[in-house]
Amino acid sequence: MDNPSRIILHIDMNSYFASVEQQANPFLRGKPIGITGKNQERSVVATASIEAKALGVKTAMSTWEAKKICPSIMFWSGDPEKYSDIMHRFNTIYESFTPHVEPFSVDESFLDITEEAEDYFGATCMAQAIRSRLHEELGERITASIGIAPNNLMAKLASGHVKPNGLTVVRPEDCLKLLDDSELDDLCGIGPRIKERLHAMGISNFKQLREFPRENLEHEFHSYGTWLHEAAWAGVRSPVVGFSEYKGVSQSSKPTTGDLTPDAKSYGHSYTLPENTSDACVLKRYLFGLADKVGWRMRRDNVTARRVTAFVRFGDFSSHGEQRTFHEPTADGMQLFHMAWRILEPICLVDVRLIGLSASLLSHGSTQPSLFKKERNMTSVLSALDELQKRYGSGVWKRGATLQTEFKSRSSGFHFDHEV
DNA sequence: TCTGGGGTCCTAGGACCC
DNA sequence: TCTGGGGTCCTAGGACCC
Repeated sequence: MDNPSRIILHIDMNSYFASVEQQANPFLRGKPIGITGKNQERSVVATASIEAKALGVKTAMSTWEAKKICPSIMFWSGDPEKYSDIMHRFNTIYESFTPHVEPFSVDESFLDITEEAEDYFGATCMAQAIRSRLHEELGERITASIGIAPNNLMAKLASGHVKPNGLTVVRPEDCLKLLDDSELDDLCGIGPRIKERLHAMGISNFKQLREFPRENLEHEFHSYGTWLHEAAWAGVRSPVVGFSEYKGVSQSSKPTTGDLTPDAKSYGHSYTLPENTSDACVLKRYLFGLADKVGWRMRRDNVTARRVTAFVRFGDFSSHGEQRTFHEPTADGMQLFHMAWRILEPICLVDVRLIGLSASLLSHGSTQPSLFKKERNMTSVLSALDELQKRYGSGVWKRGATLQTEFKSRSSGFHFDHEV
């Protein structure tokens, strides 16, 4: 058996974004609300409040559909930075219980409490203590579902078993039963495509997956087939790891004290336009704004990127994206923009719905000072603006070129310069 | 007048170098 | 004239997660 002594706790905040807003704003409490992107009319529900879920609203449902199902729903544009800040607060709480904290997403963490809890009774007591601390420090609206199991994969499956505010304990001998009571896509790592392919192979539950020859799974899914086989056995036969560990994104080997944010692999932003457009000037303006946001986050984290990926989604929901790698790394929004526009410009940009870019191949440290005075000047201007942004928050400054009025006054053609 | 926005990793083919 | 192998980088595309 896979290290049977491990005890993993998975904590998943319930309706997290919505709960945060309801905690902050008493007017929203007890009401069906949906947290959305910026353009509420063209967005989806990122998180539905517990009240909205009870009325049939589901995550990722379009706002249009949510409104049809639940006419009283109120939409609220989300504030990712706020949610991220609060994530740090609850991870700090977890760290007062164990140093082995592995943040999994903005509202989920794994805790290895093997040493601290000793057994499953101790683990249950610890889970209840953590829940009390969350209530005390973050307010009673923010609740969590907790799963306790011998590995990450089962702990996550367990936490999803009872929502909201559930506590599910799955001892090693109960893991297979938990799997047999679950749907294939309840498991983190099996999405709709894989489920469909498994169905086509005659596999529709974990019992069938367990009994399916491992070699055949590997033939069909390569290394992922090995993982599927091990997952179906819940680590009883051979070691199994959580999907995130399998995918190599585990942070468990890294110290989690101090900086809870794992090293990012990419920084990106995208934006669904208020209405589809074929106007290159409009697209350029949005792209520049997005590039600036990416650049700002990278400079804040002292990283530079060598690769830029630019992408668009068209009105028919087809999309196009390309990436390009550059010799000189950068964290300057202007350069990121130019790289991204070089990628998009040759494409027939007609009826564009969404535009975005992402920067990757990151390295730590800022770029070398430029040999050119103009660029050095620009670097110092950016530093000053970054300082302003740190002090007064995002949106304290904008490039002239990203302002709509600029475009109206420059109808003869689009023009960027280095003034801000 | 349907479908956001932030990420992660894997696979596979081609180019290129030694 | 035949045909290598290993390694790395780049790019596209397809999955998955929240």
